Amino acid sequence: MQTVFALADCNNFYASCEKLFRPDLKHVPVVVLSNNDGCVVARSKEAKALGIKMGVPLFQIKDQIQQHGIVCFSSNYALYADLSNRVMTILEEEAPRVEVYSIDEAFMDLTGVSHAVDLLTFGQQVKAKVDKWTGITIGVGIAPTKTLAKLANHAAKKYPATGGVVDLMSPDRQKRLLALVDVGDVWGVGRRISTRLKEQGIHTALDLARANPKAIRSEYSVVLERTVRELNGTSCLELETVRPTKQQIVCSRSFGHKVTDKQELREAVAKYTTRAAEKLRGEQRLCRVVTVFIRTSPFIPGEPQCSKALSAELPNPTDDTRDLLEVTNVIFQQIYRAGFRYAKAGVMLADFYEQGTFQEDLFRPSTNRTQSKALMSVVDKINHSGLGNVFFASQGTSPTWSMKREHLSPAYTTRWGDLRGVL
DNA sequence: TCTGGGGTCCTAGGACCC
DNA sequence: TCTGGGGTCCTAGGACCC
Repeated sequence: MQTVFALADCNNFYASCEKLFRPDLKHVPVVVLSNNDGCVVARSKEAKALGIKMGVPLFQIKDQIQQHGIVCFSSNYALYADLSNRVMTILEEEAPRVEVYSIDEAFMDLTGVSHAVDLLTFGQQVKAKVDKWTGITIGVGIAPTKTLAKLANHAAKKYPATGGVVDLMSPDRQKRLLALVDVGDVWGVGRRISTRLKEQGIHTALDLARANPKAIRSEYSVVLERTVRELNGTSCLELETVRPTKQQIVCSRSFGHKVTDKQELREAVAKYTTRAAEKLRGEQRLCRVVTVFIRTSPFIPGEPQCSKALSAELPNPTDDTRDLLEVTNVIFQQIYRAGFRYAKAGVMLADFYEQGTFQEDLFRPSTNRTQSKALMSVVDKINHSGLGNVFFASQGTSPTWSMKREHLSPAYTTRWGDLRGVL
């Protein structure tokens, strides 16, 4: 049977989330900023129309913000995650198999659906339901491969006449669309590869579809070869409904201001270690390899640069925050150099194990702390409850290095948000 | 003054083994 | 002085994604 994929993708997701709770901003240009209010990561359609580019640093558009009354929001991931869950739940009700691909998009398996209902109608129904129940607008692209579904979705957004839903099952329509799409807009073709392809005379998605897959494989990679096949309607990428367990956990942040004090930097590393350990327990894994990195900002001309990273292997895998804090502190002491203005630090965890599946080091008997599991689980529970915050002394109590979030919206959908709404 | 964070996959090359 | 071939594992780096 011919496979059928749909890609549902929320329009201007973060900006739409913010607007949902601010009807007064309905027709106002809105942008959402990255952590530290550094650059623009989402734009409402009014902001796009003003020519605000994705990824542009905030300070470069200060004048435009003033002039056009653009409203800025710091990113509020708790809010976006909550609304995302609501959208995904609806998609899961509509299709037998769904792959949540990112916070704002999901692939759906529609194989077999066309026997019951016309695919275009189906897409329109899903779109209407999400709109009605969440207030979020989605675009839907339907095609025989994931790469073509992406392209169909792209068209659904670009051409308003489609009503936000495009059925790209017919090879004829595929060809017509591919001819209109820049090769750089194809899923899996980034800036580097797009430049190389164009030098070779491959400018549109159709040009790429007509390239020789074998030649593409030898000149580029097996990944791009799959893209070529997918553009021709041969499905190479499966729907992945079960989220693969993580291979790596990274916690890193740029600081709100440059950090020169050793103690401050150490506290930041401790904080990221704690966050990483929480994520690790959320994955129900133990980890053995820990990396710490610290670095200055490469963006400041003439700034003395320092970028250090170091990994360490634990004798036995662990998920205990205290074990990890001990290691990251030792690493930090080794890589720290005085006399620099640090801009960013991070902690990475790798080499994961399931409980009970690893070989303990014979000569270094388990250092497992008593009651480790119970303690960590209580800490996580308190911190997730929204009722309070328990933390480790090494994190410090008054972080001066923490994120800049000057335009944060209230937590509309979580418990304190509800309360704040009442007050 | 001010430039995000968190991931994945693939490949090449070196170390090491038999 | 001559000096193979094949395999695995690991790591670093490059490219991509949202």
